Amino acid sequence: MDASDNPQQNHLLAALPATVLKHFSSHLELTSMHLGEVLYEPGAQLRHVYFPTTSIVSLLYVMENGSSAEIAIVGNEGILGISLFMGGQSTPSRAVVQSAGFGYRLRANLLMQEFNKAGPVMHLLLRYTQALITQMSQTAVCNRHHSLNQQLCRWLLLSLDRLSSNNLDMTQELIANMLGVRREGVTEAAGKLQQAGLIHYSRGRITVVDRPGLEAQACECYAVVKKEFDRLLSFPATG
Amino acid sequence: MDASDNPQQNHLLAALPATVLKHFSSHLELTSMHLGEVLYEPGAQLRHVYFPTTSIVSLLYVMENGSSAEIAIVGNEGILGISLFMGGQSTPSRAVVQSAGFGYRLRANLLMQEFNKAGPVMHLLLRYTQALITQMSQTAVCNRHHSLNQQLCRWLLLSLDRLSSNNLDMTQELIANMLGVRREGVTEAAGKLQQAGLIHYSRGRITVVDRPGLEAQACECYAVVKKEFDRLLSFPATG
DNA sequence: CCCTGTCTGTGCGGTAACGAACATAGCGCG
DNA sequence: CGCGCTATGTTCGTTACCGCACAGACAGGG
Repeated sequence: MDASDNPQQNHLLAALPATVLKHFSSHLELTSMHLGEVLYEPGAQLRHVYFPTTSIVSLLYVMENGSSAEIAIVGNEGILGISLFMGGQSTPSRAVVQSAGFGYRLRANLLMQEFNKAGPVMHLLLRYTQALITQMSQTAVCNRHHSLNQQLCRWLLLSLDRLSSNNLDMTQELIANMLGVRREGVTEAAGKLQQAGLIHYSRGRITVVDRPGLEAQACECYAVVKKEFDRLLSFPATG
Repeated sequence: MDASDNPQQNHLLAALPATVLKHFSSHLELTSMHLGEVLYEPGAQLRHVYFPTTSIVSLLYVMENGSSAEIAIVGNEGILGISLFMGGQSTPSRAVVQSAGFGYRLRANLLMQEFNKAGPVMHLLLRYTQALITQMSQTAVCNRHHSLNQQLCRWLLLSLDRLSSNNLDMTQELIANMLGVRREGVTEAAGKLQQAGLIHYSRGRITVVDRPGLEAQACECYAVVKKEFDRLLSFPATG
């Protein structure tokens, strides 16, 4: 786990001023994040924030009837627990590990100490939050107007950007839950993508073969989000 | 315009510390906001923020092909231009006046001066932003899972909460643009609501007759958003 | 090596919303 | 007072996705 024990794998941590990162470093706990693990429940007060490195976490809203929809994806470009510094302490959504891996955990009060200095750390976190807002907005637009095919492409690309490989370990069932659609729909859409030679998958592992091809089939939503992350965080969202 | 010339009609302004409000007061310009007026365009740098009092403004994303979808509604409970203090200066969405009325305009640098003090004003604005995030998230969920009927109810209620009457001046065409659906769909859904005795409408004016009835037909999304606004801002979103 | 569970594929009827075309109806202005 | 514009109503075929049911297929453990 040598290479993976490096906080700078998380782009937000890497973008912190060196002094702050040093100050944090002894408090950053490397944490293994397992598939399906819930980092926080709706309404729950936060004790820690998380900085994913090799994992992906979804912000998911689960409805009364049990069906769900993903609101945003957070990976090595971001942080989980923004409601901490936004002042609400909690959100109505749930944070679920969508792709197993590692991340760093930091006690809430330590982050808040830095945030409250109203310096570069605060501004970085707020810019990240704005990028996240864009992602959420675009999710809303995409849910309204785009086909399952397009959405699947967008989703694959967003997930891929948050890892450092072109493999995703996730079943179609899981993807369906994230997109808030039927599993069969994902099977069909993924089948088309595979036939078109863009991806390859088998039993829970998806490999992207032709990334430009995927981008061509995705709706504009992907590009909008990517561009905004790049603009606001000036490091590429891509691993 | 006597009664309408009172900044405290905007709940966010009203919640400011008295000293700050006093400091702002000579700089708050009462502004008439006309139907369809664009307060800011995607990507445009902000010179002012807006505090609606009797108007409603939609955050709208307009796609390449011209169709659109509303991301959030801002009325007398909020502020337009959060990307200013979030640090991005602009957003990919557009702010369009959805219901004509008044609001106050404040120069960006004046707001930033207060925000940068990292005191109660900043915390208030951030809590508002988190509430707005909830609204956006729930829009995404609603777009995914709920019927046009349910969405129309949610939307009417959200709009109503941001005015001080039970009348809305807007055509079905306009509502369709906001919801990102066909006008005919709105006609049909609104027809059902009228038949059920919940609303009454004619030529661009909608009157809500049975509000509890509307709430009963709305999806859970409305309640989630309302509750979160109340929780985070501790003043009711309702006019 | 088979058995079991998980993952993926497929077919079917049902439905909500779509796109387009067109019909009515109220309002305002000349 | 009627003409024209805007708002609303209605129809029809099409489509994307749903819910359900079930069939194959691959993997790992006993």
